[in-house]
Amino acid sequence: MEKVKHQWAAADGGRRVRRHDPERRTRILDAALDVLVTDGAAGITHRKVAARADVPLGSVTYHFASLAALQAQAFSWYVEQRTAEFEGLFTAVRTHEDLVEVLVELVQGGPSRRRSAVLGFELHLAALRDPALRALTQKWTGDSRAVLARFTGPEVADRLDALLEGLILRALLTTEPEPREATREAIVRALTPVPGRDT
Amino acid sequence: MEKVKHQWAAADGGRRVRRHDPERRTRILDAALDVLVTDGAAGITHRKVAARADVPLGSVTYHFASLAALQAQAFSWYVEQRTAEFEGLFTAVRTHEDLVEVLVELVQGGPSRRRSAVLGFELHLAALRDPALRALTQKWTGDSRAVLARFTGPEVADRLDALLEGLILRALLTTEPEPREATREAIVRALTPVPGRDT
Amino acid sequence: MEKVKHQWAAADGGRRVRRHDPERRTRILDAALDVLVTDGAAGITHRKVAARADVPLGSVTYHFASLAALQAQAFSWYVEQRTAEFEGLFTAVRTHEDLVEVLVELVQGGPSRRRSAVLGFELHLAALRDPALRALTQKWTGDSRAVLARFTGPEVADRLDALLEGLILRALLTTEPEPREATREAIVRALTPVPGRDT
Amino acid sequence: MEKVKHQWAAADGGRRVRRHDPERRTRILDAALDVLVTDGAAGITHRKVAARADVPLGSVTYHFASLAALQAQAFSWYVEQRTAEFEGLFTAVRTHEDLVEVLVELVQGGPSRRRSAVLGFELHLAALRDPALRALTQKWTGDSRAVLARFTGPEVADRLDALLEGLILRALLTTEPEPREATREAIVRALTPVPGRDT
DNA sequence: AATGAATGAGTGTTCATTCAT
DNA sequence: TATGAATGAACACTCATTCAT
Repeated sequence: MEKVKHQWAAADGGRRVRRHDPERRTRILDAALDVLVTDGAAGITHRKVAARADVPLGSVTYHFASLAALQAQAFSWYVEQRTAEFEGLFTAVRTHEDLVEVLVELVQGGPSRRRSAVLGFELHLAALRDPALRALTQKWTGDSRAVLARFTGPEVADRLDALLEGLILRALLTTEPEPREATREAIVRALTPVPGRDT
Repeated sequence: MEKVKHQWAAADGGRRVRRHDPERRTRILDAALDVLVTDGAAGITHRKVAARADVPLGSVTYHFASLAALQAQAFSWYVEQRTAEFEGLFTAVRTHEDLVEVLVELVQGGPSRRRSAVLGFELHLAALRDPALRALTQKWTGDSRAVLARFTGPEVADRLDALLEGLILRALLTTEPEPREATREAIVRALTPVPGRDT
Repeated sequence: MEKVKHQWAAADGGRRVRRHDPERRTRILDAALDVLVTDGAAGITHRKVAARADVPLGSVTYHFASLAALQAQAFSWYVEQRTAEFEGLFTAVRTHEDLVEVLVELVQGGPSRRRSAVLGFELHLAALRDPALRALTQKWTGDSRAVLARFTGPEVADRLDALLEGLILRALLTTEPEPREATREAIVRALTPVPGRDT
Repeated sequence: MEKVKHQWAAADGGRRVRRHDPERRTRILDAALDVLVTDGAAGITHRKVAARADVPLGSVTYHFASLAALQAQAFSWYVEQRTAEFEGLFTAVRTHEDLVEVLVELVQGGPSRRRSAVLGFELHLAALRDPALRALTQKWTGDSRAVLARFTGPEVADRLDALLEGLILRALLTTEPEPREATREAIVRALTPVPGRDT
């Protein structure tokens, strides 16, 4: 029954500070995403999130009406961040070769992108059964494809997007990563327009 | 609140009969897959599986040492079936055009393949956190790629497999299905060998 | 089949009131000891303890991390009480005859000491398999012997303590209680120092 | 779900032999005692006993009407063995010094007597709540005291028996065993008759 | 506004016992 | 005679949620 003391308890001589904590909501959302990465949708609980955010249990239920609502807002927050990040990747793209390079890096990103990728698939699967989340994924994939389409046109963007999804899932699951060259080749193929059909 | 009576209870005047039921293990596995489709790996419980299989709760725990073991064996059973089905799709393929047609159908398969696709992604996501399941997915994708490689060579099979995965995931999630022609085009692109590199 | 209503339920027209109940933890510990007396370490369950303490099941699991932890803390609480009681017995001892009288009373204490004796042996047996409990029994017997040693010296205290344990166990199990005189004689024998060896 | 194969299965090409096995009942009883030593009365189950005896689960329920019956018969079997063993200890006793030596050895017996001692206390505690077992313990302690009384007379036997019980319990629980000399001294004290009162 | 004690519903799992074979 | 599949009742434990403070 020993309780973990919160970080500021000691600095305050044991009396609980009720500091205004505008970051708290966001910290809880990030903690929820962390739990989703670690334990999946099956494993998220108020208690784990509270512990991860270093926040009292009541604080989680106070800020979020239900666990489902917390999860939905966490995913929403994730999409917001990832969309911005995704857009950012393409700001420096000038040439076709730049584009390929960015996409290869997106797939091969390694551990640094693992969290992001896992959350993406977690969201996809959750959206399969939750219409509210499906609206989120629809907008997300729409936005992503729009970004790609600026460089490739809509038809190519569609198939490219699907390919990237497949490549990222593979990269996540495999023990022996695919050679960078193979990834590049797959992307180049998808980028090649069909003469007279793709724009 | 009425409990569903078991199938043989009525025929026996209400007294519970224990029937010799050699198919029971398989029926439980199928029920587990049904639950996985409906509620996901996050939502599977012994009780749901038992209800679905029309079997007492104790029967599920008797036949499977743990819920994780049940899930693993259910996924294994699913992969077995799906691998056979996958192989079967290609027995009639003679020409390049046949191959494209089969792959397009695989992606566009519609509701009939929905169950299969959902289970596939559930397995992928579960494998992310369970090494035993990861071994299963490794073998599965390896087998799938080997089948494809008989027609395309290994390099093309690899990228084709990733693309198919992405296309199927997209088909599962979208509300407005992609036109058949776009799917075909994406597949054709992936199939096209790079001159002088792909076999 | 009527469920026992909790004490405050009636006073509230049937709606469950959550009462501030700072004694609850201790009441649960006492209830756990009651159950240990009645059913033994083999028979203790969360449900029995909850019923005995007149608290909901969830309250027991809320306050104690596990049944083993509950049992350990209950035993610890018991030892604390019993040690104090044991010390108290000797405050009025002035003469050797007083000492004998107190010890005889300790053994022959009758039903009033039955609860205490049963718990003592339950603890001893449980400690046989649980190192945490063994630490508790070590300290307990150490303290008891120290109290005795104030009157007898350490060597005599040791054998006296063992004898008392045996006598109490016998008193607990027998249907025909030993005559007071026999108990006294046994104690007197143990108290008699060996010339030139015991202090 | 892998089942452990029984010992004779292999030697028989996989077909189950239904050999007449008159030792089986006894083997089950010994296994039950083993489980009682290891896990206590709280931990005995049909399955553990069956595994320990290397016998199918059904065999245990077939030979014993209930778990309580199995336990009772196991304890009965234990008392039978231990009584014989106890008697045996004294056959070679000629002098007072022999007697003391045998009793000291009984207490200090070490690991070899641990099983026996644990079972004894387990039985005592079980008898506290089960009248059928209490009959058994009554007879057992009666017999033990009668054996002792042949050397000491009844009064001394009584207090000696209690002391031995206490010493054995102590020896079981302590981490640092009592010096042999202290044990001897305690026993000698109990043996010393009170002039003019003990026979 | 914020918290954590509280609790009922539900989870995975174990198991004594029954009984068809 | 012997077995192991079968099952209902119980278990320890978790947790979303509520709400007094």
